[in-house]
Amino acid sequence: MRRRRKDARPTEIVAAARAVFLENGFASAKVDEIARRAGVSKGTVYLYFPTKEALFEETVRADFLPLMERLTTLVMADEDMPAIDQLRLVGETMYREIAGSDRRLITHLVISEGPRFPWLTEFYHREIMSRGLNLIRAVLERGEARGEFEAGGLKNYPEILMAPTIVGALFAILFARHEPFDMDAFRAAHIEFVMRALGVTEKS
Amino acid sequence: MRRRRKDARPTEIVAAARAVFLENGFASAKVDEIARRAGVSKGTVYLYFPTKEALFEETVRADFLPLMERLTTLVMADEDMPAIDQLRLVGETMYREIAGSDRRLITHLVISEGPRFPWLTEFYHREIMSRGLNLIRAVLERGEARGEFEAGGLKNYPEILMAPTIVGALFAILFARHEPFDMDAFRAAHIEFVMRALGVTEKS
Amino acid sequence: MRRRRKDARPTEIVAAARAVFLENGFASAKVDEIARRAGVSKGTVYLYFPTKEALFEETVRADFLPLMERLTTLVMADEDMPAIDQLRLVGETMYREIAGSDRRLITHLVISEGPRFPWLTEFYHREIMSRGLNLIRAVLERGEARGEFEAGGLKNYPEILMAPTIVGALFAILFARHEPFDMDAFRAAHIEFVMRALGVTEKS
Amino acid sequence: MRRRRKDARPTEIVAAARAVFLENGFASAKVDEIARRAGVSKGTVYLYFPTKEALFEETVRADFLPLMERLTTLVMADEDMPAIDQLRLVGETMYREIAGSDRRLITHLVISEGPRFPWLTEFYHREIMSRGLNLIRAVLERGEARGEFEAGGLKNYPEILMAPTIVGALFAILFARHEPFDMDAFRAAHIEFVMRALGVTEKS
DNA sequence: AATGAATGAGAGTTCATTCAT
DNA sequence: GATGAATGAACTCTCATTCAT
Repeated sequence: MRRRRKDARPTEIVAAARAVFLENGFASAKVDEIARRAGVSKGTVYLYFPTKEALFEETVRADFLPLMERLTTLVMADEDMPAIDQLRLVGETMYREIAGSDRRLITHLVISEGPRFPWLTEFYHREIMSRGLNLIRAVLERGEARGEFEAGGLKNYPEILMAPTIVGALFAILFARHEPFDMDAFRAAHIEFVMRALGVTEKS
Repeated sequence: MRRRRKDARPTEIVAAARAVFLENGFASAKVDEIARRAGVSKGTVYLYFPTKEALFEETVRADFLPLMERLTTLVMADEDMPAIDQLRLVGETMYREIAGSDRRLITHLVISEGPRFPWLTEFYHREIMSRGLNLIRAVLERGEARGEFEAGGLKNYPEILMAPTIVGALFAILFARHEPFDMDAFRAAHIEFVMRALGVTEKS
Repeated sequence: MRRRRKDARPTEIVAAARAVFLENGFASAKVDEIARRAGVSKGTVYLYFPTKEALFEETVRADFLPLMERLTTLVMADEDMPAIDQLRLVGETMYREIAGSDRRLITHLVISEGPRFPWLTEFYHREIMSRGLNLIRAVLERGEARGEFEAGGLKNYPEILMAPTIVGALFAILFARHEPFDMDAFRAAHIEFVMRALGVTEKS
Repeated sequence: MRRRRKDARPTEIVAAARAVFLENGFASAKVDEIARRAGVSKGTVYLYFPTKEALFEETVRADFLPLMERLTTLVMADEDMPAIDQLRLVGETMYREIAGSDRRLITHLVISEGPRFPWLTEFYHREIMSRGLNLIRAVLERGEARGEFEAGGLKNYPEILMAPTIVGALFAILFARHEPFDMDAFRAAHIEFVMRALGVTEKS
């Protein structure tokens, strides 16, 4: 049973760290509090992670990677689906998995701490952002190849399609206190807007 | 001239604080360095501002307000201009004044520190965001009224139009280290995209 | 064989501790590393020794005693040898066994840690130093009795004869990094010097 | 008066640090206690010295340099003095200034901490030891040139002459607790011994 | 007997804030 | 008004020691 704990410890600590980092950012997060929430002593945290920053790195890594797997798998599952539906699926998935869940705090964390942690932006850029953008780009090219729509300059800047999702996530974090933010309505308006730009008539 | 110095002190301190806060964020900014850059002693900073946070508040306030004035004035100057040109003007102004200048760091600062400083988001939301969104909304309504285009759901969420500008600003900060980011090309792609969505044929 | 291991444990731990203490001194020696080098777990160390200090004490004790036995036996073996040759033998033995081997680190350890551990100096003084000094004193008295030389004040302070050996050991530890130290030449100069002081003509 | 304090602070802190380092060695010395003894807060120590090690370095430096100046000046003052008297003067000065005063603790400190601080041995070797040895060597050569005595191999290893002084300093620190140590008698025996080795008849 | 995960007191260092000058 | 020396609470990280397994 001691052994069982040992295996679980890193995961428990990372889970506690995740919560604390998301709430406070790196600098304001206290190792003491992470330990407390993980139900261990401060020393134990350092038994598994050499520094606060290493713990931060693990936390980020543990959170991101599964996310991207899920996203890619989901979208690429059905090869016969029209590109426009894939695009809608990407959008809906991003809203559900990121902007609409507490995982939007990770996006916020990366944006906040990025300038102070080059490895963080490097990692996020390589593992998440590039892959997400490539996914959208692939869908756009497939749509053009199938004659579904004209993507034009968007193929070079898929960021433009993704941008409202990110901004939605940020606004929900920042301004929900001061004005209710209806993520579903926002998502609908975003998708309608994209459809119009691609010259696709909305069905229902 | 002694008097001149004295009157200028708070402004000089705020200017120094601005630079330091933008470079480091709130927590990592050292009062020592602000004082040094302002050419005064640390004690003098506390003579004019009771706490580091109060200084931060003043800094933010001093930076935001002029920005919005300029933006509104500029766009509303020519009442006869077609709405679509006004919209383009808003976009270009935002890219030039925010995303394309070091003022994008302010956006980053607000996003980063917002969760820890409710007054910051409250202020930003009230003074900047609402007014910016209202400005866009007004232009959209004017365009519809003049029969230039159909704005549809965008009128409820002008954020969607603005989002790529914000994301462009953030990407330039976060990822420029790892991959070159061409803000001009990005802006062009963004505007082209909006024009297509509004059913407006691009001229040149 | 299980039993063999068990009996050997304390000895193995002490051997590992010796190396670690000599390399790092008491304060900087980590119990973790001692355990690792002994090939046991940290808990096991505490099974045999109640504290780090107790382990240190055992380590010192185990190292010193055999040393003195050897020295005394060697010198006293030949009762017919001229005192001057015995003296030379003592000197050569001390250089070979202490200053010239890694055992000089023990001398360094005792000097370094002595002030913080009264038992250490007490033990060293009683078991090693007194006996070593008495040995030299006995040889000096024998030499005078046999009319070989005049020892004079040296009989009260045999430390003076021994001092260069100790200093040689220390210099080799401290300054070898910055300037090569030729222990053999140093020993020769030392012995020559002693011979001259005792009025003995060097043979070869 | 505030200003007066400021100028004196580093000196006061170094003086407190000296005492604490000499009593405890580097590792066991607490910055807290140094601050307390200097009558300041812990933060103040760090106002003047960036790290504990830097403070240690300053402490050592402040203690050594004046010492060597004094020694050299003293011995070289009288150019007409016989070399043998200069030698006696060097010896007496070293006993009075080092072995016989609390400054012997510095010697102990250098020996103890040297292995862990290469800069310390490097500094001590360059600034103190080499100069001290060169001083003795110069005196020996002068004595030979004037036909006062034959120095022989000693010229290569003046350490041998100096060794008993160092050992006397160490013994006084280590063993005085267990057996009274008469430094004056020890010095006399040492000097007598050297004189005999150099073939000089002691006067009284 | 042996393990090694866990502890927590205590170390060095930082920095917003105060206040005598 | 202005200074900048001084403070001390708070933080990260270390390691001898304990104890459930």
